[in-house]
Amino acid sequence: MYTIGQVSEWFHLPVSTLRYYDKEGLFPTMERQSGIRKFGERELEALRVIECLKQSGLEIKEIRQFMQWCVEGPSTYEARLMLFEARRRAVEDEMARLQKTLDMLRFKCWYYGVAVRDGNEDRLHELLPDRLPPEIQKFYDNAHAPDAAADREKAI
Amino acid sequence: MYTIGQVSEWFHLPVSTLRYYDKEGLFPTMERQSGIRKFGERELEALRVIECLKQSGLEIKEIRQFMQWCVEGPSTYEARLMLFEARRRAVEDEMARLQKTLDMLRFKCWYYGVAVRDGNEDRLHELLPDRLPPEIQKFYDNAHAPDAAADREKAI
DNA sequence: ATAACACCTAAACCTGACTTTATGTCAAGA
DNA sequence: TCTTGACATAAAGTCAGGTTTAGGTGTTAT
Repeated sequence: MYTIGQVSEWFHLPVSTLRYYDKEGLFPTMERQSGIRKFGERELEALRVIECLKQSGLEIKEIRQFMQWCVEGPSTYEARLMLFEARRRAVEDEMARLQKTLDMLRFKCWYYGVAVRDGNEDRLHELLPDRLPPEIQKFYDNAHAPDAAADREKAI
Repeated sequence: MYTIGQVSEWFHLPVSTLRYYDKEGLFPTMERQSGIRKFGERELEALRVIECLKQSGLEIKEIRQFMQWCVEGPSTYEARLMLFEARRRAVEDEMARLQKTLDMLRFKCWYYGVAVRDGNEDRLHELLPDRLPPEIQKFYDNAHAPDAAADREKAI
């Protein structure tokens, strides 16, 4: 059993944040000894899951819902599974979007690399948008392609 | 030259957001015809870059700085290059973090898949933390590994 | 000519996720 | 004893990134 200060150090989270999470109901079964929070293994794993769910784009109140399901027992396994599957899809989508972002950034790095060497953008403007070096063209194309969300919208 | 309404539709951005971006100085050279904004190719490319820089984690005021550099001309090529290179590194780091998140989510999906089938977590608790199926073990290990930031911190 | 739109501004408002402040309790060391 | 440090609470404050509201202009369709 650990104090809030120890947990704060291990997880690199301010004490105030841990108290805030507690107030928001993210540790529904945490114990206290004469008013003082006692973090156990359950709470440490909760923190790992909180980090993961936050990174996956979930809001605090939705994480509270998940923690509540954990308290309610086996009847909520299916809801929890569906939550994690939805999050997995969300993160996969997000990574695809980031890949597109990365292609734009790589294109811009190449572009300004040339601009710095040339001292102007004249040659670059002659190359755009479809006389680019092949290894750069694909960054440009991917970065300027309409995104998947727009495609889905049209498909409906 | 396009109106704010057209651009709003093409980019799936509320008109209010486009006006907000303008107020924040993200279109420093946008023209007006009797008070009405005229979006040209320059502004459309700006919007693509804004989307990219936002996704890469930049704040609005830093994007304004970039747009200002674009107005200032060739003397800022190097600054712009350095900005894009820093963003590329940031997005690469973010993708690594998301990969870890994804491994946690895959582990949890597997975990609750088993829990749903078994109706309990008994068998799962016997398998944890190191008697997991090999293809799952690697998700668990990666998801529970200390992150790169913590590693760097220790290395200093 | 009047209603419906699309545009405009300034300023107030909203949300989520913290953080800070003010105040207090309690145990250990000088 | 007294002060230092870690813990506690409630309530107010902060910040980014918009969104909404209130009030106005200008052009087009009926």
